This record gives sequence, structure tokens and C-alpha cells, in this order.
Amino acid sequence: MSQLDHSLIAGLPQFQGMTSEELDHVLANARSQRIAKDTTIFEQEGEANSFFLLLDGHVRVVKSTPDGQQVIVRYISSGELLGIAHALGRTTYPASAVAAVDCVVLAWPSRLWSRFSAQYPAFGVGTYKTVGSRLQEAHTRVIEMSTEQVEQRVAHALLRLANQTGKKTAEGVLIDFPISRQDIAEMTGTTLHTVSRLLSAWETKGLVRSGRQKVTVVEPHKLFMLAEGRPKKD
Amino acid sequence: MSQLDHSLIAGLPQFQGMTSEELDHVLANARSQRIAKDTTIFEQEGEANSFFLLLDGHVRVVKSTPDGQQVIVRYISSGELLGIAHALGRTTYPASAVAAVDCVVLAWPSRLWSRFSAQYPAFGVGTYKTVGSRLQEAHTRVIEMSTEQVEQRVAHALLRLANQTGKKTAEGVLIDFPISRQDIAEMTGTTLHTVSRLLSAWETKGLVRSGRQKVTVVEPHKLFMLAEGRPKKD
DNA sequence: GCGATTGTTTGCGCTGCATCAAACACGTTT
DNA sequence: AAACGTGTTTGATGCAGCGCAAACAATCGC
Repeated sequence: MSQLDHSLIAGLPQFQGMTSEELDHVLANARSQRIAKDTTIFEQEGEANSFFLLLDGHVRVVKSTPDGQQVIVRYISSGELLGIAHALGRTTYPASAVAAVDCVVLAWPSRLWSRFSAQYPAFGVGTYKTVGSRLQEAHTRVIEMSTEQVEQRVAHALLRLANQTGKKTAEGVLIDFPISRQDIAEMTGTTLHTVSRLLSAWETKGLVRSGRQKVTVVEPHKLFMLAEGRPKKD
Repeated sequence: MSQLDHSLIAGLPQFQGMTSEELDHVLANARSQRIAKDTTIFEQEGEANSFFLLLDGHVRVVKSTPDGQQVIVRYISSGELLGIAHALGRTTYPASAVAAVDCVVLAWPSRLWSRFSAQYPAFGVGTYKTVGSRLQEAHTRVIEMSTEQVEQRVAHALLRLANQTGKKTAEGVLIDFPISRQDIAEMTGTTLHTVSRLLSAWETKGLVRSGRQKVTVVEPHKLFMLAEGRPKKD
């Protein structure tokens, strides 16, 4: 195993306040791994043997229902931890993780998680802040699903993606990984048909530009209005 | 402030493995508080000055949308912590908590949370397991809202309540705090009208018995079938 | 280059559930 | 008892959005 440079992780909140030696020690126990697009990193219900840090790429976290339906729980961007089942007191992964693009991850054996967090306070605290904000996020999703119409939910989802992973372009904010209508449907609890219709409608209004597996938000503000206000049909 | 007996909390997972002196120390910093039915314990967006342990009663955790809609995030039963915003890296409460019945809580200043969890490992770990399972639960809710019909969602909600807080009676499992159709509607993202219709239908089928602010699950198994299987109309 | 595969668009009919509306049951106050 | 408030039932109506189907467009493999 080649030695990993600690600049890889030095800037991340989880590793704040650690010395170079400590970072090296953490990295010495990690193995770096390239993940090809559409490859599964870990599988729902599988033994949680490892936890991961996404160094580069985007990962889709998916939960499947017994009858085969899928729901996209969230997207992970680089710099975030994933597969931290052990931190939540679980021994199996609660969902599957699939690379949305070619990715690079660091992987550690799960049992090291508790050692790290005991040894490096920032690591534990950082993780729990992450978990806390994910809990928040999940609740927000529940609220949205309970109180909003499909159009507003899709708008919110798009805005969230644009904020998390958006890339400025000449046309607007581009979601910088391939995403299909089906994916958006699985994030918002609707069908790809409805998403397609909505995007078409928005495109004619100039709010977004979209094509095969790509979406650009042209008018974030107008989209936001749509996402928020109970729409007074005009 | 009268001295609290540590038998109050000795059995709880959060305080596992602590000596009598330690428990006394924890309790010395707590103040015990009676909360009348329908009283707010803490308010959404309010400064998270305290965290709480519910000693007796049932608490409704509610989130309100800007436009006044309410969603019931969960019910808390006795023995559970609530208001642990600080553990999640927040300084305001993300939701409101309202006593569903007369309650008794212990309250601590929020800043003690980190001290306790540093000092008593079981406390921190226990809390995070709680948070972990709540995250799980929230994700389950998202999945349900995304993939299930109203009837199944209501059935699931009822079963969850029956499991968490059910009380065996001659007729079946009674949900042992007052709960209205409106409440159930706010848990499942539907309207009280629809909930009422469903309960009526189930009552004629003998699955439940219900009246003003009370629901008894008579046939948990049949209700479960309904909640799970995509119903083949019969 | 050509077919095969995968993603997208769009039309149409149907239905689950929200919305509106009214009446009813129970408990509480006067 | 009568009057009131709060929770529940039930009917009637409308429509958002799902299911189905068919055609189209882009990309991949050979």
C-alpha cells in the first residue's frame, strides 16, 4: 500500500486540529479505492465492514423497498463521510451507495471508527454534526412530502442539488453529474413522466435548460418562488 | 430544589454504568418540572437553552411550515431524551414539543450536555444511538411517503403507535394517550377526513375500534397485512 | 455505418384523495 | 336543559398526477 499524502484530508472539518503525524496515522489505516461509475460501494443490509470518505466524485444513496421500489435518500459530495453505520449503532448498512460518476474513496475498517473518535475529538464531533444535519434534512424531506405538491417538491430538489453540487456556467447553474428524470422522480416521490413534463414546462418558461442526463438551473430565484409560494396560477 | 432520587434514571440506557454518586451529580443539576396537557415544552426556532428527559407522559414533536401547516414528527415516550439540539450542533430547537398528556420532565441547561457526554461515555454513546435510530426512522418515513398510498401510511402509523405506546386491553392494543384524527392526519400527510373514513371502514371490518380521541388496534396482524401488501381488492 | 439500448417526450383515461359542505355526537359551561 | 365548542362522520365534486402506451432522440457496441 502506497503512502497517502495527508493533504488529502487535512482541510476537512472531521480532521480539524490534528497534527501531521496523527493524519498520517489515520491514513496509514486507510485504503484508497477507485470506483467506476454505476458501481456499488456498499449494499443495503450488507455487513458494515468499512466506512468511507469520498475524496472525489458523487455518490447516490439509495434505499430499496421489499417490493423493488427505489428511493434516493441523498447525494454525497466529495469531502463527506459515508457508510458510517457503526456511528449510529448499526452493524449493517441501512442503504446502498452507488457511484454517480467515477469516484475515489478512502476506506477504513468500521471498528476503527470508535477508536478514531475517542482519540481525535474533532472526528467524533464532526461526524455527529453531520449526522445531526442529515436528521434535519430528513425531517425537511418528510415535511415537504407531507405538505407540498409534486411541482414544489421537484423544484426544491433541484434547488438543493444546484446548491450542493452546482457549477456555474454561462447558462446558469449546472448540476455537475449525470442525473436522469428517473433519478429526480426517485428523490421526490413521483414518476419520471411527471418530472419530464415539469422540466419541459419550466424550459419553455426559461427557468431551466435540460437535456439527456443533465439539468441547468437558469433562474434560481424564479424556481425558488415556485418551490415556496402556494402558486397563484397566472 | 429538592433532591431527586436516582432511581428515577438509574435504569435508562443513557445512564448505564454510572455510580450512585455520579447519578446524584447529574440529578443535582437537573430541575424537575410538571407539564400540563397541551402545554408547550419548547418552541420551534427558540433558543435551545435546555435539554429534557421525559420521566412520565407522552410528548408530541411538531414542525410547522411557514404557512401554518403542521406535521407531527414523532411522539416521545417516557424514558426518552428530547430537545437535544446541542448534541446535533444546533443552537435553536428544530421543532416544538407539546405535552400530549400531563407530563413530568427533568430539564438540564444545554451546555451540560457536552460535559455529561465527555464525562460519562455511556451518556454520549446512548444519545447518539438514539439519534441514529431517529435518523433511520425519518428515512423510513420518507420512503413510506414516497412509495405508499394513504391507507398504508395510516396503517403503518397506527401500528407504530401501538408498538411504541400500546396498552393491552380486553379489546386489543389501545394507544394510551388522546389522539385525534387530525393528529393522525398530521403524522401521515393526509386530511382528517380521509383518516376518519379509513378508521370507519376498518371498524366495520373489525380491525380497530375507535372513538373520540382514542384508537384501539383489534387485529394488528390484519392491519399489518393491509399496511404491507399492495392490496388486492377483495 | 447500423441496429440495439437507454433515456426522454407527450397524449389520454382513470382514480385516489383533497376540497368543500353539512350534519351529527359528545362533553362542558351557563 | 339549553347553548356552545370541539371532534367526528359522511356525501358530493373536482382535479393533480399516476399508469399505460407509443413515438422519438441520443448514445453505445459492433
